[in-house]
Parts: sequence; C-alpha cells; structure tokens
Amino acid sequence: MDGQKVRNMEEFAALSGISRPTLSKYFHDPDSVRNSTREKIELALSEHDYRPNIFAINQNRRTTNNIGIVVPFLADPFFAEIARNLEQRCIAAGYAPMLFSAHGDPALECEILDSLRQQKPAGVLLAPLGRASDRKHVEKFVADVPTVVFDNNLPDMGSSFVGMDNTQSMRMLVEYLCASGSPPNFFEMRVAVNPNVNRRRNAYIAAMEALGHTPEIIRVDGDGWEFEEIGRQGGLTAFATGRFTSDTILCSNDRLAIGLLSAAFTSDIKVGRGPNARLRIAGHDDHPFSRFTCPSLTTVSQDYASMSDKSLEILMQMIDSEHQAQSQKDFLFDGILTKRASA
Amino acid sequence: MDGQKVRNMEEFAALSGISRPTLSKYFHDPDSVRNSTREKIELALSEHDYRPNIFAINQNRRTTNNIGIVVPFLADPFFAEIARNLEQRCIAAGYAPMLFSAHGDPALECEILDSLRQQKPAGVLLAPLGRASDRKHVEKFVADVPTVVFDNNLPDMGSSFVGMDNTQSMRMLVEYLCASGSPPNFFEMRVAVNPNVNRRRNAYIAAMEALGHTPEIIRVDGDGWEFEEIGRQGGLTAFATGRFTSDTILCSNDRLAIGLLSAAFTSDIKVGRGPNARLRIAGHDDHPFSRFTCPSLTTVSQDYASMSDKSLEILMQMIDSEHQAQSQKDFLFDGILTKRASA
DNA sequence: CCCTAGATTTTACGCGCGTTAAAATAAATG
DNA sequence: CATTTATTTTAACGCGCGTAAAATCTAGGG
Repeated sequence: MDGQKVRNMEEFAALSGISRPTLSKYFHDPDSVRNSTREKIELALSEHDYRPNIFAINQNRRTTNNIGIVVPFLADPFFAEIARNLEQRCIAAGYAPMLFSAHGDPALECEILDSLRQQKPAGVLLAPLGRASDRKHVEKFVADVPTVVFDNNLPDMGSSFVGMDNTQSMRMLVEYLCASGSPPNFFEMRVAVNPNVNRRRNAYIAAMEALGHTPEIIRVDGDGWEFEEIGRQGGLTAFATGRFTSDTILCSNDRLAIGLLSAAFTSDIKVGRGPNARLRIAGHDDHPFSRFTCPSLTTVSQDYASMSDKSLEILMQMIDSEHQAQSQKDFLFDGILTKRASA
Repeated sequence: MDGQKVRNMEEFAALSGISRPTLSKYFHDPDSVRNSTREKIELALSEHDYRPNIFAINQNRRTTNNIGIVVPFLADPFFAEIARNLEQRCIAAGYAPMLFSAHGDPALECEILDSLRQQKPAGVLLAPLGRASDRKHVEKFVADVPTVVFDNNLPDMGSSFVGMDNTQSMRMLVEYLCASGSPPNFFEMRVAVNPNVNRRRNAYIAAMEALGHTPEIIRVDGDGWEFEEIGRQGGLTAFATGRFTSDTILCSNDRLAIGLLSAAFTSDIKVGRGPNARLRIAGHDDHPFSRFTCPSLTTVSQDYASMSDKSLEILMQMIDSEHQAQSQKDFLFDGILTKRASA
C-alpha cells in the first residue's frame, strides 16, 4: 500500500476501476459482488488502503454496525468480566461493541441510553442499575431499540432477559450448607440494589423452610457500590455484637462475602471447613477474585460464556427479525455450586 | 415537549423561528448567539425535543466531541478504576468518552487504534499493552491523533506521558521493609509485560544495594493477564522448594501479591507483622481489593485522581494548541506508602 | 452462436448538517 | 435620530456515501 490518501469512494472508484455503487455494495457485504470484481477491489485495497468514512455511512443507513453494552458499574470485576465476554462475542459476530458504564448513577444511565439511541446501534445489551433505574426511561428505550436485558431484570418491560436462576442457585447453596454443617444465616445489605437481591433472599427463606429450619437474616447498612467495605463494616459490628445465630453465613453476593471474610480475619475468627475453623462463609456469583481469597470462597458460579452466547444469540434474532414478534422470553441459567475452602 | 418527531434542523428552524445557520452555531456553542435568541431556541427545544443528527455533525467537523480511552485489560480492576476516573472527568469537561479494552491482545489494540482514528476523536488517553504492543502502529497513531499515554510508557514515541515514579515508590517500599524487618526478596513474573516491570526490578536492586543488602529476585513462569493465578502457582512451588531467602517478599504488583497471599494461606504460612507471623508480603499499586485481602496488603498507592486530572489537563492543552509544539513531557507522580497488615 | 438471468455501470438524487458570503436586521453608540 | 457594530437571515455549496432506475455488460445454458 502506498501513502497517498484516498479521499473518498469516488476517488477509490477511479483508482480501482470499479464503479462507486458496486464498491458501496462490496463494503456492505463483500460476498454480494462477483468474484472477479471482488478480487479487483481487494487488489486495489491492498495498494491504496482506503476505508469508507464511517460517519457518512452511518448517516445514510437506518442502523449501524454497533452493539451497545451497558453495565451498571464497570469497576466491579464481575461486570468487567461479563463485558469482556460480550465484547469479544460481538467482535466475533462482526459487530463493533460500544461499552458504557453507568458508574452507579441513574442519571448517567439515562444519558447513556439517550446518546446510544441517536447512535442508531444494531442492538443493545443492557444490564440495568436495578432499583435505581429510571423505569420509564428504560422502557421507552427498550421499545425503540432492539435490546436484550441481562443479569438483572426489570420485569414487565417487554424485553427478553438473560440471567441466572437465583431461586435454583440459592436453594442449591442452602441445601449444600445444611447437609455439610449448620443451617446458614443470610447476610445482605439493607437496601436492595436490584430485584436479584430480593429473589435471593426469598429463595433462601423458602429453601430453609423447606428443610425445616428457621431463616435468619442479618441486614447491614450502607449504600452505593462499595460492597466489600459495607460487608466488612457490617461484619465487624455483627461479630462484636453477636448478631449471627449460626456458624455458617450465606452472603447475598461474593463482594459482600469478601468484606465479611476480611472482618472475620480482623476479628481473629478462623474461617473454613477444617476442624479448628469457627465459621463458614459462602457467597454467590463466583467473582473473579473469589478463588484467591483466604480461604478461597465457596460460591455459585455463573456460566459467563453460555450466558453471553445466549444474550447475543437472542439479540441477533431480534435484529434479524426487525422487531417482529419479539416473543419476549426469559432465559434463566442454573448456577454451578463451586465448593472451595470457606464452606 | 410533545411527541412529534422533528426530522432535521431545517424543520426545527421552522418551528423555532430561528434560521438554520444560527441554530448550527447554537448547537456548537450556546454562548455564541445573542441571549434573546438563545432563549427562543431553548424554549422551542423544551417543547419539541430535537437533537441534531450526530453523524451528520461529525461528518462535517474535522474533529468530534469524543475522547478515546484505551486500556490494555479492563477486567483488571486496576484499569477499571482508572477508566472510571478518566471517564467521569471527560464527561465533566464536556466530552463524550469512548472506552476500549485491548483484552491483552496486541492485534486488538491495533484494531482499536485504527477504528479510533476514523472516529476523529478530539483526543485519546492511551495505556498501551506494553511489551506486546505494536510499537510502529502506536507510533503512527500518536503522530496523527492528540494522545496522552498513561500508566505505562513506550519511550521515544513523541507523546506526553503520565504515570507514577516507579523508582521512587520501590525505593520507598524497600526502605520501609528493611527498616521494619528483614530485607525483602523480589517476586515477579519471568516475562516482563511492560517497561514498568523492569523499572521496578531495577529500582529494587538499586535500593537494596544502596542499603548494603544483596538483592534476591524470584521469577515465576506464566504468561497472560491472570496474575493472581500465576502468583499463586509460583508461590506454591517457591514455598515447596524453599526458594525464598527472606521472610519478607516484595511483589512486583498487587495482583501477584494477592496470588502469593493465597499460596501462603494454602501452605499454612501465616502472613503479617504480628509476632507469630512467619512471612511479610508487600505489593505495589493499591489494587482496589488490596485492603480486603487477609491480611490486608501493604502496598504503594497511586493517586488515581491526580493522575487522571493531569492526563486530561495535558490532553486538553494538546487539543487546544492543535499539535502545536507538544513539548512532549513526562509527568511522574510519587506513590504513597500504604501500610496495612501484611508487612 | 444466440439468449437470458444476473451483475455492473451510469446517472442522479437524497441524507442532515457545516460553512460561507452577501443582504437584512437588530442593538448599541453618540 | 443617524450611524456604527453585532447578529441574524437568505441562498447556496459541499461533505461522503446510500440508493434507485435505466442502460450496458457478463457468464453460462441451449
């Protein structure tokens, strides 16, 4: 390729000896032109390295090649990991992912959706903030743009959802903990950041009662996304005031559990399933760091890969069928019990 | 505002009674029109909610309102946190951040830069992969687009750099560790992922020698970005084979230290500065999770806020002065010794 | 060799906004 | 009130590409 800059498709048409409309077809779908002309184009392409102007393209197409990925808090490694999975799958599917984080701020979430809308994305993968989300705003967006909601559903919104079956996973955890030791207390934040949290609590209660045990819930104060710190502070006071009624604590999520582990360590309470351990702790989500805590954290894994695949699969269906009978469905994945050293 | 969709600026001009060129000026800079007309426009805006088509705008402007943020691995909470800082500051400065992660893949890094270039961003904040980066590719990009490199410099590239002073921080750590106990071994990965790693090792050596101690470096195998796992595996074998010559281990970064902590726990080696602890471990970077490890990790903090501010400040200067005498400078920040329980 | 379906070229218009120059108007000045 | 100065309007072109219609060409089948 040479250094001469090709200004536009017109110029490249002259250089390659192919007409502009044909080039336009080619760039939209290389397989839509005859083999011989494709070869000519690609030859010229290798000599002049021209790329069509993306803004001019997008101005004239009804929809772009972008897929928006919106998560509530990207600095949470859990979402970072999901985002990574989704991004790579988008790329593999020939789309250009655009990643956004609401940073825990509902107003920012709205702004992101607004700016995303005018970007005319082919589709959007949205993990909403949850309780804090502006429902109406999200609803409007979902109605206009092909969207798959994931991780955390806002019910009755008319969109498909991909997430995990919290009821199944919590029951599984409770049953395991009961079978291997004392029935667990449930450790959570007082303010439920999203519907998943409520589902998990309810599933805990149901599972405990089904086994003939009395549920016991410890709620800690704190707002925001600093779950570890909240779990740590809550744990410290809970230990100090003897609020736990069991030697087994099931946490609403791994980040809280990580904080609780820290509190236990500070309080000199040995955690694990060994004979001289005084406490068992379990979490939920298989946070990327859970395998490196001391002791490593027993938890429920989400199958990132399958869930990402499913999300994109559904989104692509929506894109292809152009809003046609979206058949709005929920896809719930089973969690995988991941036994480690903490319980 | 009503539901009627305003198709374009022409239509909105008719509705608002303001001519299109004036509207164009207004949307570019609301303060560039007379107060009375601005009020008229904003009144009409509140009634019809029209937003200019972003693609048409960007096609005709030489540069957009976007600032690209590129990090090597977003699933690393360290970069997630930096990205969060940078994003919020971009927004505050009136820009629209676009976040990209190379996911540890040099080819992807190149693609990101290529697609970023045709996005005509106002500027780019780039943390390169490091050793794996395609230097020439990055160099070309930096020459074309106003760019501030951060976290991890590729020297002699003609761009400004904002990062921390690894020499200062390692010396500080070494001095602290020596003053409070035995001189440390240095624990790192065999393959240096980026120049920072080399600087840290050299700084360790220099600081040790300055204090009259013999440097001792333990290198562990492993490639990729799973630092915790690498640290853990390397730690396990090092403990098993007795490769450490000191009871104090200084790790090249926090993630490695987190893995080493996990290995120590598994190996039943108590870590900390208490009387019955057998090992001290320190890290570098103040990873978001370092305060929740068991024991909490002694490390060097980077001042995310100041570094983000500085990066954007320099970038804005470059944008304003339009490539004019970039005065390419490096801005190194001192680390802050953060003493916790592990050393 | 002719024929025909399918591919390509020609021609021309449209997308929504940036931008400019000249003309018209409004505000500020004395 | 006349004049200067700052804004706005009018009119028109350009940006780079999508796309449609008609004309022309190509390849494969008979």
